Amino acid sequence: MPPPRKRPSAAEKNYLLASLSGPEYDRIIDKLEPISLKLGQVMHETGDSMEYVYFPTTAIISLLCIMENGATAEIGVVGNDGVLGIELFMGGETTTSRAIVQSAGHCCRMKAKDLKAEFTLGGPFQRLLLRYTQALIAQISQTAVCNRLHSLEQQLCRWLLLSHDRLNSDKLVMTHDLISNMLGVRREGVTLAAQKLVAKSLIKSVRGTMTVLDRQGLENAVCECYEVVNAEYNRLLGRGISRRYA
Amino acid sequence: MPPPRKRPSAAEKNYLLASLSGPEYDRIIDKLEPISLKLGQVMHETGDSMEYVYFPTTAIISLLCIMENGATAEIGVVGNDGVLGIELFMGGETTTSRAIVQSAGHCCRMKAKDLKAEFTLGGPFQRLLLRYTQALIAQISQTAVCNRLHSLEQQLCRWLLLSHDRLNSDKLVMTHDLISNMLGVRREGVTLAAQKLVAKSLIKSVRGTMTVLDRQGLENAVCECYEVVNAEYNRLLGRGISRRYA
DNA sequence: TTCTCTTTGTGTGTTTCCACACATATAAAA
DNA sequence: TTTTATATGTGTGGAAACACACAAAGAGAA
Repeated sequence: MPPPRKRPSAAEKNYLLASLSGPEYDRIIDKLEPISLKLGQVMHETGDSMEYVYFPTTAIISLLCIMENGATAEIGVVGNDGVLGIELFMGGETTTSRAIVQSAGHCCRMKAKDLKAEFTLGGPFQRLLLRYTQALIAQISQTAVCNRLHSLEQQLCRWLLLSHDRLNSDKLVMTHDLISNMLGVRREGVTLAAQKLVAKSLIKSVRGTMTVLDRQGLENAVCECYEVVNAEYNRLLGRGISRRYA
Repeated sequence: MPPPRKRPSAAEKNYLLASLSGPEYDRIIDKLEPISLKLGQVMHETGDSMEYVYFPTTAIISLLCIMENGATAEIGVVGNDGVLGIELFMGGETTTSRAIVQSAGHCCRMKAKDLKAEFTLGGPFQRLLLRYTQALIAQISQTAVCNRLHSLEQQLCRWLLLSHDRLNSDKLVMTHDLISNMLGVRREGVTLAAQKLVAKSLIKSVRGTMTVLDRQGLENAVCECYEVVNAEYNRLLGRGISRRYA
């Protein structure tokens, strides 16, 4: 009787990988390769096709749309809840967005060819990836609505909570300028909104880092968009990303 | 030798159905049922699961997100370029959005069970639906960015062009109030924006209808978002929705 | 015609965010 | 330490869209 296969703990930190089992799990784990990602690293530009898909374990990756004049806005975020590179199994090969590392950390990557081969088998992995894609659609949709209807302060809360959910720390290494690129607003606007949250003792904001002081307070201040997306991830993937579900 | 199968002309008006061929085409066509949709008809509410998927031929369907306070905003639109009900093959069964008929017309519907059976075969139809889903993601993403970065006047242009592309007529039956629900703004805002377009002789706006007078002018006035989405549909589905590609 | 309902037009004042300019503070490098 | 680069704070003025209130103009029904 062979010894039980040791499940590599790194891959387990990604919820999609963690929900695999059986021979499918064995096949996929064999194809994974750990890799570190640096803050600001560009995973792909608009129109690039990728050689790998990435399953973040501790890194966070932002999906951004870039306008002709250089303005940017985030449409979604991928952390240990998901996978970067859905366009590879959706058939389009490329996307209209840029993917950039928002928080340095680790991930597992897998060759595009291997992913497609496994996807084509049509098993649980395919169904998992498709349900994840639907969850991502929900996130992008809610971002669209939130951009239209909610205040910058509310959106900053949402962005902080999204990041907090995908990190082990309360300390987010992130400048106001970077956040402004994600939210598609001016840097000064982020400074003002952050000051309001500081005044309410929800966060601390010092040069280059923002620290979550009162998570419950942030959840009270955020718009409903945050919870809508969490509930949908929970429903589709059996587990929310919010720390409240952890 | 049997007579060649007559291809029903109605189904051909939907680009997805029109791109099918061979035995797959025969199987799918057999499962389709024509149906008329009325303006304002709700196809599904948030969280509803549907019995059918719908391939519009002349109707246009809006996908809306609804907030707790009743505010609404459109995240995407489905016309003869696509299909309503991706959640059925993506595996989630339901979505966080409401689908409502924005322009009365016809479509072909197919039982969810039949669609899933065909999708599970993993053939060209599956690949087509997944590529369509990716195109829809591009549309939703661009809506998110457009909501953040562009003026109401530009967004109204975009909305008019999106509708114009999916209709045979230059006359759009649509009140300012309805458009304001789609764009997630006030009715007065739409009136003001429409007046600016009227002043430029791009459209005519009279009680309950807006008429496109100068399509090229609208294309000059619209933000880049319109073309980005068109190009992506063209790339993924072999054909843009814009009348310019027709 | 007259009445009623819906749709559109308009005005006032407020809020939010933008654009630009520049001062200050912190961290790291020389 | 001094210098330099980066990050944040602040002020003024402007533009866009909001909230609310109400007037005017179709369109259809009685």
